[in-house]
Amino acid sequence: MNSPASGIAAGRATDVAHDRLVADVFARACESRRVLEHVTGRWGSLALAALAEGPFRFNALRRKVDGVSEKMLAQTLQALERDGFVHREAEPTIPPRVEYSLTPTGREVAEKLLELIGLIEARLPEVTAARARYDAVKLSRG
Amino acid sequence: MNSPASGIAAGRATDVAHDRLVADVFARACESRRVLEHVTGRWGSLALAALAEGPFRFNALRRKVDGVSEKMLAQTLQALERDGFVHREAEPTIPPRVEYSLTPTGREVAEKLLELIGLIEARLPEVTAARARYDAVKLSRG
DNA sequence: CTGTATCCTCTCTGATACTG
DNA sequence: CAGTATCAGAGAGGATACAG
Repeated sequence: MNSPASGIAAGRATDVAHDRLVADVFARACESRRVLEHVTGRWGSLALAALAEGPFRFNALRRKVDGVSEKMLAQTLQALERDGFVHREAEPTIPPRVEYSLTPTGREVAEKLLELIGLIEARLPEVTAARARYDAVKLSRG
Repeated sequence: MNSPASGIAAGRATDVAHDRLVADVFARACESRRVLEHVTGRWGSLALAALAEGPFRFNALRRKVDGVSEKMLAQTLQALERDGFVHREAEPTIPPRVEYSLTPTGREVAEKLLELIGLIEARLPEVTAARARYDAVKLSRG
């Protein structure tokens, strides 16, 4: 990726911030895109939204996020932890007790996410109506 | 999807008063979840964010959203149009000229999305640092 | 130019079983 | 309880060709 305005490229971009390199999700190679995908992914968004309500243990989170499998939840949480959005606190007891919570950055992101989710839930009637209209037209035209 | 107190919109979900169903993304069967997936999907989020800058024609949008294939862009736009977030204006000329723009509801959603994207781009240095830390620990432990 | 149709690949996903 | 490992299917996604 050599495009001019978006140079926070993969791998070696750890601390190159003092010139005018701007993160740009529209650029295929920009890491912000991958981060966005973690945050907005099928389970990532729900996990962050759930954790916004407070810390959760693994299985509690699994019950909260209806439909997620063990595997996907673990995988999702690992990605979010690696990105620094989620903090994982494991007490070395038997049986193990692991608590997940949001980091400060994670909280910021989760709040934006919550606003988005709230908006979508609020606009659900409009969406349903729009779908009905769309499908009706489609049907009448073939 | 009638679980008791969940739902981001709970507490101010007065707009569905004629029945007491509250939209709840955490519920597997709630349609809001599918809408959220369209909006936050890999290409849906980028398409909406791009259209927030103004109307686009198909190929212009395709160039803006770096990396999207014709197929996926068409598919994504159809889903967003059906949900009532995107308006499609086709002039019946030859060659065809089709312009995509946001509906009022779409604009609301896109704005939230833009805030989220802006935040993520701004926090990218923190994320990169967090990743480096995470990977270092992982490596030192096996 | 703006799509649709087809084929093919590869990742994501979920069940299941197993470990500490 | 909190995961990891493995496997098979479903569906996302891309390349290409073609239509209006």
